[in-house]
Amino acid sequence: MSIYTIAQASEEVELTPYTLRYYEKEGLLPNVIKDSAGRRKYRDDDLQRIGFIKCLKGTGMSLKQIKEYGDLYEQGKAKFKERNAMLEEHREKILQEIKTQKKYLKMVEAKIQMKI
Amino acid sequence: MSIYTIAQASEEVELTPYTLRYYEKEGLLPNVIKDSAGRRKYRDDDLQRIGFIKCLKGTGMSLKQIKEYGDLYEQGKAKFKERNAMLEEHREKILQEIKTQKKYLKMVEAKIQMKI
DNA sequence: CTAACAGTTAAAGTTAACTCTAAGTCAAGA
DNA sequence: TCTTGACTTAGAGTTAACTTTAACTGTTAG
Repeated sequence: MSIYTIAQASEEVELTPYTLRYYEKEGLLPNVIKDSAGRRKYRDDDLQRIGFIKCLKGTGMSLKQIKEYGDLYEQGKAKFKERNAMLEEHREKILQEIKTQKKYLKMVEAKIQMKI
Repeated sequence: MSIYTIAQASEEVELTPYTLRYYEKEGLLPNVIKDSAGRRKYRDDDLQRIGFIKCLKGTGMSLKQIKEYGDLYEQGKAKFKERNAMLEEHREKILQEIKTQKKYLKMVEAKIQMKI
């Protein structure tokens, strides 16, 4: 399938229809089209975009920053440098976060081993 | 030093005095004592507890669950099993989260490499 | 033809986790 | 003694990210 209703898209990306509409209202999904009755139609492009939004959000980027990134993305190769700079900075943040998670994992494991 | 004012503890654990009072109000720090003038005095025990709270919180546990854990902790070895079960479950969550972070890291890196 | 259904909008409500304000207390230094 | 500064409390305010409500509309099955 390559055209989805909001219910189908919701199922596909594991976000509620409320959330999808909310993301759109916040400007994160500028390319979702509507049919003659005003109903949203999601295409594969849209689902991929949502997938990347989930990736950025899941690694701690705020919706506000995700929107900034998306806005740069919309401006095409003119803003390629800025856009990639954002991603590279974010990459560092993720690496740091993984380190922190590993440290915390060790703390939790130590506590489990304590047996007191 | 082994006794800290709220300002010193705040500095030590990198949380604002507001947050420390808030955690206490929420029951996460049941053992903080006060001097004759009613001012909080943090001991090393308290700082360690805050350190572990930061660990749990930093790995996605809600303050509500952290309080549950702390409440079990207060009940000593009677609740050892339950307490450790919580930690073991949380350990799995952290492991899963690290996996997810690594997957997302790859996605971001792929996007960086795209050069479009 | 009509009832049920899946969608629409604008706007209000919710939740977690702080963060700040206002009014007050207490101890220490000039 | 007076003032300054670091604390105290209860309670209000903030922010992000949803989540729900109310009122409405267009599509589809009987």
